[in-house]
Amino acid sequence: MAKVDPSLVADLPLFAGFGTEELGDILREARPARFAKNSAIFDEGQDAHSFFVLLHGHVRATKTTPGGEQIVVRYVAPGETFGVAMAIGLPRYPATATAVEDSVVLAWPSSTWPRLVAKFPALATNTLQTIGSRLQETHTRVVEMSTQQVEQRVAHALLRLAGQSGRQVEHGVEIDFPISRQDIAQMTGTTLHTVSRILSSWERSGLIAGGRQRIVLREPHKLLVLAEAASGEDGPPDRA
Amino acid sequence: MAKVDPSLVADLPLFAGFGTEELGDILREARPARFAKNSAIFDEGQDAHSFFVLLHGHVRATKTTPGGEQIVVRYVAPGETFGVAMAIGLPRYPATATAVEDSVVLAWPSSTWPRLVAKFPALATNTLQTIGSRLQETHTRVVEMSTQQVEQRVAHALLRLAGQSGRQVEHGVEIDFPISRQDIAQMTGTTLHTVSRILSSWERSGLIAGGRQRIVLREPHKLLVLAEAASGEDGPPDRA
DNA sequence: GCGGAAGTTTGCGCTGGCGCAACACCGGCG
DNA sequence: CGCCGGTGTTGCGCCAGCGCAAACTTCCGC
Repeated sequence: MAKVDPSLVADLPLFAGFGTEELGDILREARPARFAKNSAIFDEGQDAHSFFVLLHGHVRATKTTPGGEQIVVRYVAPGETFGVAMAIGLPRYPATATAVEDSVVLAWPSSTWPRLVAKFPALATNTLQTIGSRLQETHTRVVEMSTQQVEQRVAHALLRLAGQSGRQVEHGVEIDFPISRQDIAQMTGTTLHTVSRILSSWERSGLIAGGRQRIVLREPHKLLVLAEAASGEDGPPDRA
Repeated sequence: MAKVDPSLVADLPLFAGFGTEELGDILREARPARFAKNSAIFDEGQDAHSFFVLLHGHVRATKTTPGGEQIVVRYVAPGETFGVAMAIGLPRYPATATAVEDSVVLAWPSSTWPRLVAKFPALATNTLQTIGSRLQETHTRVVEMSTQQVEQRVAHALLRLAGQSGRQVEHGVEIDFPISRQDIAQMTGTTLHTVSRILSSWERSGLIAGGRQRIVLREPHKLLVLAEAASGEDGPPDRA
């Protein structure tokens, strides 16, 4: 039976406020697992058998519309929890989770959740905070999609990805996992083509650099300006 | 000091699994309050001093963009909780809450939350489920905004409102609180004008009936068909 | 090293729905 | 009872961004 070193996960938000001993109790119930790049960790609609903490790699969560289109719900970075359907009262996963690069997770059978929560109530409050901030982020996304142009939404998306999973490189910040134009389109509610056009234009003006499934932000600050700029900005409107 | 009859709130999701006695303990900390139509219950950015359960009336939650535009986050129906910022770790309200009609709430000072949760852990898990389903709904909204036409989004919005706060009337289901075209526009990420055009057209074809701040769904089923229909539908595409 | 698949770029024409503007309507208040 | 402000309707022109189509590039497996 594989063991997990408590010190590796002690400072994750999920485990805030736990001592080494309690942590050991919790980790004893988990088992580590590896997922190869592009493999599915679970599928939308499937029985929510486990919940996870991502230790290494990156995971993409997607939802599929009745019409068959996919949209990207979020990217999971190391240290984050995902697949907590059971905790929020869902018997089935509401989205599909796919490893976008080779990834390592800790998995707890969902059936352990009630027992763990009963024993460690702080798990519930920690999860509440996590879900709460995800709700906030999702609301922000709704607001953006309601009020901003595609170009601004793409800028925001890149900045958010860089903030969450950016790696400092020679001439800027690189998004630290493979991500296609299509993915960005599915995050921002637009099409592959439009994203490609926008990124090309930014690349021409030196704002970013890219490659196949790679994006480097060269001028994050300028991108931020672009993201905040109202389309027809020519002075602060006097809103009532 | 006003008292609250436990039997009035015993079957709210927030209090699922509580006995009359425990309920009394919790309710002792709350005080009821009335808010007149169009008055603010709290404002975005303000200190999250209290959290609430809506007993009567309807409340609209809105967010304001940096540019000054408003979008409607949700409508709160009787029995639902709102303003739970503190529970999800936010010191300030992330949105503005306005009574859209004369409303009665129960208010707990946010400072009581940690104590209540410590004493009654089920409060945390109940809230987790509530927030979880709100996260789901918000994701659904993102998906809709990403993939559907305005007309379909408006149809969905009306159906959701009817489901949540519909009142059976003579010739259909009426949305049971005052709601303007502008509000619907702010829920669906479009403009007042487009909503007006769509509703007019639906009214002409008998799908709905309306009036100032009133909407009656006459043919919910047809509306549902409209909501689900893909724009260029001419046969089920064979999606991989 | 050679194909083929996946990812990306780019041109072009079209249209959904936005922005503007003017008007009609309703209801409440003085 | 007449005015006035909030609400709703409608016409018109325009353009951001989509859909389609075709070519190109990079990576990977054989």
